[in-house]
Amino acid sequence: MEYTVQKLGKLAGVSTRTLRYYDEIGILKPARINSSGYRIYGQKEVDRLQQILFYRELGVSLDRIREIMTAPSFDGVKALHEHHKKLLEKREQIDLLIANVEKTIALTEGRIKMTDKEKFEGFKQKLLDDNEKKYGKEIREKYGEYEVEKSYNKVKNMTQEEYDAVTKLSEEYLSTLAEAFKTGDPAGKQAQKAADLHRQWLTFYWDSYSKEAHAGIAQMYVKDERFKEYYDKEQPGTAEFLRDAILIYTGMKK
Amino acid sequence: MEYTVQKLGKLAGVSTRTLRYYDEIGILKPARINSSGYRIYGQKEVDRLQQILFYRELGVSLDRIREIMTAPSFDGVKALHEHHKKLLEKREQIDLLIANVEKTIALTEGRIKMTDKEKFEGFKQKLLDDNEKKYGKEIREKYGEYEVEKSYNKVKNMTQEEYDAVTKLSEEYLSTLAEAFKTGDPAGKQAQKAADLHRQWLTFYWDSYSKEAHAGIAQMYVKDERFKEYYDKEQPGTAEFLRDAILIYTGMKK
DNA sequence: GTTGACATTGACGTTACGTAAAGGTGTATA
DNA sequence: TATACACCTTTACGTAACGTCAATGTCAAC
Repeated sequence: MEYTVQKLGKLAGVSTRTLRYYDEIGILKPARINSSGYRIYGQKEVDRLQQILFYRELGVSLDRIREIMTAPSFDGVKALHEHHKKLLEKREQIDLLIANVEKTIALTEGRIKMTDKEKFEGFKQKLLDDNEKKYGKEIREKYGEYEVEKSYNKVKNMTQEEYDAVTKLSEEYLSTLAEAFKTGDPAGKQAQKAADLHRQWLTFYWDSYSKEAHAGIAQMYVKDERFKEYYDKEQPGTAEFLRDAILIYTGMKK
Repeated sequence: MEYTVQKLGKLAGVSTRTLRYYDEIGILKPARINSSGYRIYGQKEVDRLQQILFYRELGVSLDRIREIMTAPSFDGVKALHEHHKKLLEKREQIDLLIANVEKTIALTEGRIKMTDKEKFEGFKQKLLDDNEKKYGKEIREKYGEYEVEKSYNKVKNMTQEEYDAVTKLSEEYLSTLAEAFKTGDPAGKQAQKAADLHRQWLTFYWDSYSKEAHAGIAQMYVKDERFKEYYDKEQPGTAEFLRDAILIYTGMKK
């Protein structure tokens, strides 16, 4: 497929001026110029523009983008993996800002207190790069706490004791599962303990327990995207592992 | 607490130049100037800077920020709620970009195909503001498609027919549920049809069906955050509605 | 009394385009 | 065949939100 400035602009969501500017500074040159002097872009240029836009979205200057992309060592696929990582970081930052604004709202309603420092959490993007680890963990802990608090407010129809019990059980279950996963053996002691804890957790919601339904849930964890994603978030493969453990636990598999 | 330019700058993660500029354009004036001509900021200014940074993060120009914040009708709390909404939208955009980069990586590995249009999904932020609804739905549909596709690749252990059937069933179930929700009556015909479709969907994973387990799942949809979030995304209250419908369907509730 | 980290006000530079202005190209229609 | 209209071109000046000197004053400490 060949594109003129406007067509490519519409496709990518940028102005024709931007494309001309990118040509001018040598960051994205058209594949060829036709007899009337029109810029014509091809497949390679489309892909290159996509790369540029990924960088731009992540706040990289056009100068840096040129440096990066024209370097002989430039590896497009590697760059994509970096984009992926950076985007995940950015999402974390947004999550932080969301938590911040939620907290600030709670502050105006007099429900909580906030230090001045907390009021700017999530804004300092650059710091994230520097002392990433320490700062990262610190905030994740805070955010985690806050999530728990939020969840608590929503499950008012559970009694406090019920809530505490199911929360504790859930935590124990998840940590046991995480450890079991490392052993790699779904028939092992740890994995079977996780399966049992899962059963206990389930029976909090079920009046009657059946092996078939339990095994069905296990299948669902793998086959349904939203479950699988949840379990695989920390350690990919966990959903399958859990399924196997439960299938063994329920006697559906040797 | 009182702050000088540098102290406030460090607190908020902005440069002193930025603070002086904000003073210059009248968007954030210090509480007072001390005898040596130093800018001194107080509590009110801290909060105002936080508001400004929220707007800035969302791409609002400083001119617009001034217009908004100096308007007599300006409501700080309302603004916070808007920030919240916008941040959620931004997160969706980031999610789109993440999906995009994942797809692009898959493309380079030859696992999938991608149209040129798909390559730029998630970049067009501005359009989101203009024709928000139409465009928003369009991409959500696509994103949905992609999720399905992804899921498809992962559920290889299902036969094609099984997969098609369960997908169709799932779609029918969700759309029936959405329509039923609008009627507001969990005992109504539509809602009961949704509950029945849900049962059919479940039995795809379960070998044996029990009313108790079905009712238990329904309870779980409300009590567990990650389920509730999923169902309430489009229309808040859907999780509760579904629970009630299923409880009636299973005869657990009148 | 000098050092060093603060603060101040100009003032010019930079990035990534937006926005005309003045004109050529391609094609459908009156 | 003319003309309307939506494209394209280059040239050039404008702008937003600061960064970056430069020249200078302030304050606490040694």
